[in-house]
Amino acid sequence: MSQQKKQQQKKQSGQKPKTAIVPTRDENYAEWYQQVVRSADMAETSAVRGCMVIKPWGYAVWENIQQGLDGMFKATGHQNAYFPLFIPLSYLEKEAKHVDGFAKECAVVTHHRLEADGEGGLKPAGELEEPLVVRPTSEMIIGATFAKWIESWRDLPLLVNQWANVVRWEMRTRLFLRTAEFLWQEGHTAHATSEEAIEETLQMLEVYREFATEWLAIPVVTGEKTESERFPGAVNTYCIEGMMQDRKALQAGTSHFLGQNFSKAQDITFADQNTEIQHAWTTSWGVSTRLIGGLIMTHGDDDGMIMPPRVAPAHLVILPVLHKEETREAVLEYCEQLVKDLRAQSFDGKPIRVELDTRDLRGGEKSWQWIKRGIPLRVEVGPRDMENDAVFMGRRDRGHKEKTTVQRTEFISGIESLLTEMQDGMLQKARAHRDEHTRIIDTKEEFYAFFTPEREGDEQSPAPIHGGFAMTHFSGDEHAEETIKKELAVTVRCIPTAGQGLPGQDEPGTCPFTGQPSSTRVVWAKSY
RNA sequence: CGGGCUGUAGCGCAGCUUGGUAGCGCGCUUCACUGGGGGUGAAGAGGUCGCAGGUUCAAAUCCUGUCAGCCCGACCA
Repeated sequence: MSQQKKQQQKKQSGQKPKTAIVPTRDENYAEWYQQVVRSADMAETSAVRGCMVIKPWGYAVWENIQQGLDGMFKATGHQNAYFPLFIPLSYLEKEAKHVDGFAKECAVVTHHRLEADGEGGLKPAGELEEPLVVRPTSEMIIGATFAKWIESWRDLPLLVNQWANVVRWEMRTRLFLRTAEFLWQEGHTAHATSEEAIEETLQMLEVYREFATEWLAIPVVTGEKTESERFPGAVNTYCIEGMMQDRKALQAGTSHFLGQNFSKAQDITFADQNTEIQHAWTTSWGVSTRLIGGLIMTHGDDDGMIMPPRVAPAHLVILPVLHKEETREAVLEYCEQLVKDLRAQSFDGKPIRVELDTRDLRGGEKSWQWIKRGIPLRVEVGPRDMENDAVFMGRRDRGHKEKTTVQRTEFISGIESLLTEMQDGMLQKARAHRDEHTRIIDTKEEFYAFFTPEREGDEQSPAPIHGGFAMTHFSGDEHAEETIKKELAVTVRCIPTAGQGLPGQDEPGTCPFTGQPSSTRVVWAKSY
């Protein structure tokens, strides 16, 4: 088809500009998300139900997340260690609420060997005396280990983290957001006093808030979970909640004050200064590969992924224009020098990450691949630019046609501030979106209207994006919470920490659902 | 785990009702022409129709089972 015909067709079929991702966010958000994951080359489904393959471009994001968080954990005095994948069944039985929470989604290993079944296949043999559970989380096995490590008040606090995979046999899975196996970190600490453990819990919550905001450019609300949303076995669960572009909430990290529940179940005791035996106070906290899903849903647009520079696998790609044989070598040489010069610059205290894409592909196609992957900057260098000692640059946070010529030296020296500007811009944009859809609500009617779509959806055209964060007073009545969950699929995402600048948060008032007095507003939303 | 839908080439799909051993678009390979935003033309490669049974002379097509994916529900830190 000729260019002209194509143009014509576009005009006839209309109005709607061509996007790299079909459908667009407005048309079908859930489908858009899946297409972005695929088009950005971040992950794919595997032969194993509910499990994903994380591809290099997606895994590199995880590595950057790991690196950033790990530094923050170390800076707050934690050390990494590794605990077994398998947990004896009997360990899991020790904390009643904990079992209730996880029993329905555990993978269980019952055999340790395979043997021929006589029909050309294999069957499990060598039944284990005690089944092993593949860890859905490690409180029990780490607790059992802590019990051995801790004897005296001098052994406290004990501050440990592990980077690991966990398995939860989920019935409904979505790449990055909820998979049967996922990667995460889980911090586990033990303290001599309740106060100290609570302080630790809140400190790590703050680490998560800072990381989400400063690194991922995802603005989050911090707060405490209501009882119905609490981690099984915890005394208090705190969380960070982000708002995605479809205005649903994503729980992006949790930090739990476990009281003495787990230390009693696992007998984590120490002799205090008065030689009295006491149970330790423990905490646990974690974030997972779900953060990558959060990145996509916070920043992606109808042309694909947009990577915040601080966690982007690469900051920029250089696309040499290599059409004419005569100039080919000179252009390549010029590009290679540019790569060197850029790598000598730094952003975020580390060398600039540069890709030079010399693949023999047509320019437009190559360019679009990088757009879909969300690389912050695309730089084209051809004979013309070389002559002018300049580069032709496109930013992922601007329209794909909006490109500018920049002098080479200026580009190199300005790269750090440019990336910083983009990182800041992404946070501001996400924050503006969240604030725009955060509403103070004081009546039940208004609340129901807020969370009711204009029309019902079906598979072809889902209900339009609606709702957001509703800030209402709440008396904490569990029955009212349950009813709202049933009728609207809306839950209390958290009771926000004071002083976050959330609208109307800290004035006392009346709960619109029960008429009871309430001291603070809570955040309601639909959630992932 | 319940209800619905879907599995046909790398991706997206048609064919299935009315059985007769596969087709389209994109992508891929090669060549030529092109070339600063998803090219043009020509010639090719690629599929035991998710898997396993059954019915039949004959199954992508009909039946049963099973696995996987999507949506809704239940469930879920």
